[in-house]
Amino acid sequence: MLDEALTQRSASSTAAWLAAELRRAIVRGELHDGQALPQDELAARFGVSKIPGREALVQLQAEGLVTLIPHRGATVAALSAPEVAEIYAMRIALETLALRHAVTNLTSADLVRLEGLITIMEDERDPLAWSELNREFHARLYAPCRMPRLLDAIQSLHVSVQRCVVAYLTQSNHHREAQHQHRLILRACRRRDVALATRQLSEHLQQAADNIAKLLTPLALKKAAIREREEAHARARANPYLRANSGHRARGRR
Amino acid sequence: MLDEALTQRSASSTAAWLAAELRRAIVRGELHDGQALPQDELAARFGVSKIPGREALVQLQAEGLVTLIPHRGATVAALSAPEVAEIYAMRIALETLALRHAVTNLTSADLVRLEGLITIMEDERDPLAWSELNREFHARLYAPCRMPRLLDAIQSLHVSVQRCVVAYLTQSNHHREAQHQHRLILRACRRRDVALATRQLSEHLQQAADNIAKLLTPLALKKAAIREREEAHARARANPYLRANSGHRARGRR
DNA sequence: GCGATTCTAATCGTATACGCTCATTGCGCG
DNA sequence: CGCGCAATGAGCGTATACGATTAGAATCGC
Repeated sequence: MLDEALTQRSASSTAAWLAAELRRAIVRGELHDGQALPQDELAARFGVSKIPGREALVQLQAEGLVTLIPHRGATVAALSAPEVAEIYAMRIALETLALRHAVTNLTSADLVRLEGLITIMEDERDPLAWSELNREFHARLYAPCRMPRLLDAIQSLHVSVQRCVVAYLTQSNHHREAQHQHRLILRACRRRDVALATRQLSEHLQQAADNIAKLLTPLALKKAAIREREEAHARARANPYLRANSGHRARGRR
Repeated sequence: MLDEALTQRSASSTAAWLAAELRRAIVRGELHDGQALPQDELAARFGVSKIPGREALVQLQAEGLVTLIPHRGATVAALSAPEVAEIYAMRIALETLALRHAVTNLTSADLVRLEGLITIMEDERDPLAWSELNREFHARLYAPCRMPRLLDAIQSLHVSVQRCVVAYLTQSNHHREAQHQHRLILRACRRRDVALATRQLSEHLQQAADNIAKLLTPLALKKAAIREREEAHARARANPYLRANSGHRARGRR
């Protein structure tokens, strides 16, 4: 429970560290969509002042993970079905571009490493961990394109939808199919067949997008219902987004 | 000279307003590449405190306009030739995507408006103003795709390279060619020929990229030389990026 | 004379404190 | 009884002040 506080504050600035922590929490689903993120809570939670918290939020807003409305606070950005489709469309456009430039530069060492990643992923059962490995696989696949801004943009998009991927993997195990598609992409890369590799990457991503979209529509409705119910109790609770902070405050009244 | 201070602080937050001002200044070329942006100077210049300045810088960093190194301050992001090429590659990928989705939704009113923009651009001689109109043309062309994140990303990329476009237009008048290409794209859109429209858009952007690249390599060398010379005088001047703030500080020592 | 080291100054990063905006609750009016 | 408006309160945004870190310069030792 204190792991956030104990985490190596390796990032040079507190703001960057906070941003990383919040990013992780959002991706892990610990903060659900639409969740309010009061600055005071953040400050108190992480034992710092508001300023670095504000900067972290600005940074995350740029990544599209939080919505920041002036004078009305920050909320975890909610992803609608069309938005997910949009992000995947952008991912296809950018990742095929990256792959196109990367295929030429992929060394045999890179290929071995990627193969190794697939093997590791084979045994990974935890959706969150698998999704992290998946992100790493894609990142390493594109890295040789030598386009830092492009890689950053791809990374950002990936993080934006990672929550959905995790939620999706949690119930329906897409692992099998994804593993197979990863192998196909890798094989095409090994043969330096750019056209084939990019086509298979497109199909891979498009399929993921379709599956998540199918999941998202009913899920959104369900979440809305939960939200409805929770908001009724919201006022009674002290810390909105923290799990069991020993809610021994504001209990009385009765 | 006080126009920044007089500008309607329409943006709800001071940080957003500052970011907009700085963005404009960078695009206009008033702040050259690699220029240091000390927080205190910013605060004094705009008559505010450091905090909104910091947030503005964080925001601009996210847009790729400034580089922000912890404990070492902010500098205007320098664009190398490969970076420009990279950004244009991303633009082609994303803008063709946007156009593909927009062509279907383009109304006749949109087409009329776009035609009007081209006409206005015909008579515009000022490179900066033309570049703004150019940005608007592209933005309006893609707007009907109904993908807000994609449009934001495109806008951000466009702003990133706008400085180069302005610098390019200033000496070599690319207007003619661009105007022609815009008309071709628009004609294809009118015929709902998605393939043709996207292809011509690609060529349009690729050509711009090539031209800027040709310009940039010698320009970079020249700028480096200027930088070299300026840095020799840098210590004597009080305000690095402000013109004539009566530098009467730290003169002595002799 | 040259290099490593310590000292200093400048600047960044963060904490505390205050003014202001916006949402909500209670009241009065139609 | 429902709707619009004013007062209250919580939370955001910004200014001031201080501690921390880094780059540069003078000094000391070799």
